[in-house]
Amino acid sequence: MAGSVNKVILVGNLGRDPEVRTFQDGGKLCNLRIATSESWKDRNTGERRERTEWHNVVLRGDGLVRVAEQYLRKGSKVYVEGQLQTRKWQDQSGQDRYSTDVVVAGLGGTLTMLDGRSGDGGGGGYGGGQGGYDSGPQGDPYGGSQGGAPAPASGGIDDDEIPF
Amino acid sequence: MAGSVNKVILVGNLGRDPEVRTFQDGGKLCNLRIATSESWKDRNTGERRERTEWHNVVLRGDGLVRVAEQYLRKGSKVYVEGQLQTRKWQDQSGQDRYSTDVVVAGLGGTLTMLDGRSGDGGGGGYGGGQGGYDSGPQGDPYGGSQGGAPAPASGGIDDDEIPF
Amino acid sequence: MAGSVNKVILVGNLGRDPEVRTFQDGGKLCNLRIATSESWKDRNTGERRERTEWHNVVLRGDGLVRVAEQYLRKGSKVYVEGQLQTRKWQDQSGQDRYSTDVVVAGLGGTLTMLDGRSGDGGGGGYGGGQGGYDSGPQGDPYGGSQGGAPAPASGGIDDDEIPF
Amino acid sequence: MAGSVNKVILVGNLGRDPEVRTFQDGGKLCNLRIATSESWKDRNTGERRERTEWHNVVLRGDGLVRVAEQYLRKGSKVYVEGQLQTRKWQDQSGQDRYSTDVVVAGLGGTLTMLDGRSGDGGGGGYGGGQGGYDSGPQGDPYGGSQGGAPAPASGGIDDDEIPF
DNA sequence: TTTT
DNA sequence: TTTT
Repeated sequence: MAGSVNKVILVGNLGRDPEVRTFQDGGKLCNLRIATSESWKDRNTGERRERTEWHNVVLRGDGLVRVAEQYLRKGSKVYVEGQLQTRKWQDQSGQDRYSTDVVVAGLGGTLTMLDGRSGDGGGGGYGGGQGGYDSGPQGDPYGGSQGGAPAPASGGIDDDEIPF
Repeated sequence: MAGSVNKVILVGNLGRDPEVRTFQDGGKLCNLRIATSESWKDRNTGERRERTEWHNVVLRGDGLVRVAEQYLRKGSKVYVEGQLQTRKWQDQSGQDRYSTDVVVAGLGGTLTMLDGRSGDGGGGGYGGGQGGYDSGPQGDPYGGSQGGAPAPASGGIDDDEIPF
Repeated sequence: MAGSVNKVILVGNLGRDPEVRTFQDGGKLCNLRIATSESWKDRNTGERRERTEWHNVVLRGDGLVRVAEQYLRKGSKVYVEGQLQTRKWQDQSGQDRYSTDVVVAGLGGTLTMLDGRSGDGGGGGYGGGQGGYDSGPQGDPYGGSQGGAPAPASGGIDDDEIPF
Repeated sequence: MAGSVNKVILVGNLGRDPEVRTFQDGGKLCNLRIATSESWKDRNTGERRERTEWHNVVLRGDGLVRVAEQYLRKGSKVYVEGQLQTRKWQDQSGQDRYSTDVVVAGLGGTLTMLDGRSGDGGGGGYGGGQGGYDSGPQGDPYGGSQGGAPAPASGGIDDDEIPF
């Protein structure tokens, strides 16, 4: 079906360090565990309550994975934009199981760091290592192909694009 | 945790009619099954491929449920804005299972119809039966309390707010 | 500055046909005029009121422009995702003026058709001519480079990617 | 027109302290000046370039304004969700002028602080004053009216909802 | 398992 | 005018 949109936007903190898996062909994938929380006052008791939601985030594409490996740690706060994908798998007893991930792919997905602390207690800080990584940069914001040499319409991820 | 965001935006079509459940206290909940699809050309074979993702969407709040009951049908195209929530439940064998829903709640969530056909093949068209329902209207878009009598800061869902 | 996000999401209808400009180098740009509306009940008078907002949308990138030229017309309903950009210009009297556009760029921006009618009153319908164009496809949704030949990390816009 | 969406999502920093205006009826409005930036490598020269975009953000609703007054300062990083609105006004010579704002309204709009430093060099820090304010909380995330006493479907902004 |  |  054309004419559809599948988009997730999260701002939250990593519950643990990023986990990277490498495939036989050298491709990489990175799993993030991201917490979002909300709090509200119970209308009956008047107590403040809080609920934390945990999200399985999958980064695909070598550039995104490299950024996560280098800059993200348990506790890091990030903005991610991706899409919902539900995977089917079999448990040990052979039963079908389903898991839903937020997939941030090389193109179209976005990962932006919102602090530089990396959750390690050292370094970082306000003027420090803040960084961001947008896997889908919109290129020269001043124009498309007009102006200057014709752009090779590259896209993809370029070492030089690491923005720190 | 303050400082977090958990947002899902979907545009897709209902795979079946909405399913409404009523609770003992009269509260209602509505389940929607929404499909989003994307297609791409396989880089190796050059063939066009397509993948459809199915989303469990839960509408909470009587106003949202009423709109869904009245206006949505299998095939309806909708815009929904909600948040990710993963539920834990036990299967027949007592094993823990998890399911992830897109929850569209009375406040903060949004449901907008993108066609007026309601999947029935009739009507619709540009000037026709388009409808929408925004559970979180921003009130008078021209102002807050300034101008006119002080707004009672209502919010919530009001019969008169059904926008068709 | 790393760590920032500038994103606009619109669902609305074209108030007139797309307007395409071609540059000396062959590059193209397309202007869309998109209306979004909201209605609410006046808290004082109880009357229903409506407000329409008009948005200047600029499509950059030959692929996006081509899709707009071929498929969009006055009345078409679209989903667009882009970013805010304010331009400075001089009026006839030499005074500085500013205009704010929603810029949908080749990478990162998205244009999806939500009807197939193209404003012409014909066709369309549920199983019919719906179309969409996502300038930032996430490639093979089943994987990155893992599986199959290494992906050339193309990106950009490809004639073959026109998804109709 | 029903069936439309007008949404802006920004993550950026305040270029100056919030500016609050109070109306005769006691209503309040707050202006924020928010910067978003992106950087990219020039395809011709290979140089890294950067572009900053400035956004006029208008907070409406006493709760949102109060939070901005108390917690935001020049330099604060925030997430805002609002809608585009273009205002018409007359300059000194009586000519029509237009300005486009991102309006964050009491319901439907969101303001979330992403740091606690408030740009003042004092206090805050990692474990400190982080805060957030969501003007459109989804209430009890575990349910609607089901469970417990019937919810008064309040909405609006409640002193007790200040989430710090 | 994060964060406040 | 912010931030990196």
